[in-house]
Amino acid sequence: MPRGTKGFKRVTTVDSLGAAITESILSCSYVPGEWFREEEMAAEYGVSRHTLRAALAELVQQGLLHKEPFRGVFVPRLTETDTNDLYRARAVFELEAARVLAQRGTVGTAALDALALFENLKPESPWSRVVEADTAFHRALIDELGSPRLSTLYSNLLTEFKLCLLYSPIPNDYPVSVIAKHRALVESITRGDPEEAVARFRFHIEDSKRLLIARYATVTTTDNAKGYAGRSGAPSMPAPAG
Amino acid sequence: MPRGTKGFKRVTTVDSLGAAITESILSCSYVPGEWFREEEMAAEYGVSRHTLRAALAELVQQGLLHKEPFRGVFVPRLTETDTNDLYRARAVFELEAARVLAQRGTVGTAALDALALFENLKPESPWSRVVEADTAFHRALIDELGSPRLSTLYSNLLTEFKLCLLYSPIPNDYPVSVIAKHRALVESITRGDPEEAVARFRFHIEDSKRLLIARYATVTTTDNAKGYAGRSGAPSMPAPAG
DNA sequence: TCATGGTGATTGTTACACAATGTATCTTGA
DNA sequence: TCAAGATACATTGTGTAACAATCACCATGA
Repeated sequence: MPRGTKGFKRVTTVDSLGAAITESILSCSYVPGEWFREEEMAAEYGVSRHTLRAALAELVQQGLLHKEPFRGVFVPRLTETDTNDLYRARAVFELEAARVLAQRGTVGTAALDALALFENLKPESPWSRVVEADTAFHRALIDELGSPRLSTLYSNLLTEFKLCLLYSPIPNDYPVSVIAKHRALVESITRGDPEEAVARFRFHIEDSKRLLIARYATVTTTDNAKGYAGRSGAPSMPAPAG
Repeated sequence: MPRGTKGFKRVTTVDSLGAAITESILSCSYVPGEWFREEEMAAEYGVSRHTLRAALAELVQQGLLHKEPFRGVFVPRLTETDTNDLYRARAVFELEAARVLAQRGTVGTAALDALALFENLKPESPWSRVVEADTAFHRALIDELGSPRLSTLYSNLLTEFKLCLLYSPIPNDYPVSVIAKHRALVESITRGDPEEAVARFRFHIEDSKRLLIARYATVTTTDNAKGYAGRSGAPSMPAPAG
């Protein structure tokens, strides 16, 4: 095994464990508000508590999980405030991308590839796949800016945002309508007018936000049968808001 | 001790340790490229290796430290590429702040307070204090946007950026000239013209970047006597770039 | 000179134990 | 009946010790 191999990252247990848990969460294996018992979970994944805690700590910092000292780690219960803030923060990145890419007059190949994947998605694909395809397009736009730090920061936002989408009621026209909107965004960029592209992106973001929040309003409150109540009774779990 | 006290965060050893190490780093107690030996450092701070590793992992995620699997944790050696990227990413946040705050026509009290603190800084204040005062002003501008996530993300950028400033040659006119520039930024916002404010901010950012990089060019390479070489010899430590 | 393998040091991971804290239950008193 | 305090239990936070995995260095030999 060559020692100075460039770009080769040795995988540690913590890293692959973190990836596995992330995968689990983004596959809707858990319910908002659900509580992660360390011992139980460590046994499930066949690792020690220290390793599990290290992996969870990473996900907590990414915003994918919520932690309260001496109480535990929970799947976030994202509120309307969180959704608004996520859109608010995302807008800053996306509008920048719209501006810069419109000046270039192209969205880049990665975004087009992502859009193509989105379009080729089977109708029977699970909801998590749809969400993944949707966000991949937006991620590609930001990556096109060429800034590692902007990409990382945006990626964190997007991870958290996926939770919003994953746990929201699924609209039956979702793939079709969103694909059309994404195509329109691409078009607004290739047209080459930054001002107009920014305006269109701004509208798209506001529109998406409105639709998502409206969908949340259709259900009373997200059910969480497997929530913290499983601990022993049904303690009053204040909804952690970020 | 009341049990349901709102907003009260119980401090854990990991948290306070992380804060202490951050403080140490931002006080220039270490040298770029310096290597943190776990056992030694754990003994210094009087904690176990696990606790130290948890604290370091947090700082690594914030970009304040650099980690390589099975090799250890290092104080980052920020390159010109990193400096450019940090300014690139910061610009996205700062220009957004300029735009929004100019529409409001005010920078907010926190920014004014930060500026006042900067102006009252004693000439004999350590360099780290100057950097702190400088960045506090910018942080206040972003906080004024009222988005928790934007504040958090920008805060991470700023933490990393402080390293750039801390380890750069100190210009003798620093406090005076930068205070003047900050005042000009405030003025451009209170004037109430978003377009102009953005333009001025953009110029300020480009100007700062140019000056900082030029300063770096004056020294050959940052000396790091206490670097990784202390391990046993002087192994070829590839400069970790982010 | 260069590849090869050995050696010591350091990080990654585990197991176990205990302290600190949160939650629920029970007790007490008005 | 109900509020307030004491108690018990479960869980998280931290420490200690040990071992495995890996890295950097060094010696050997062709």
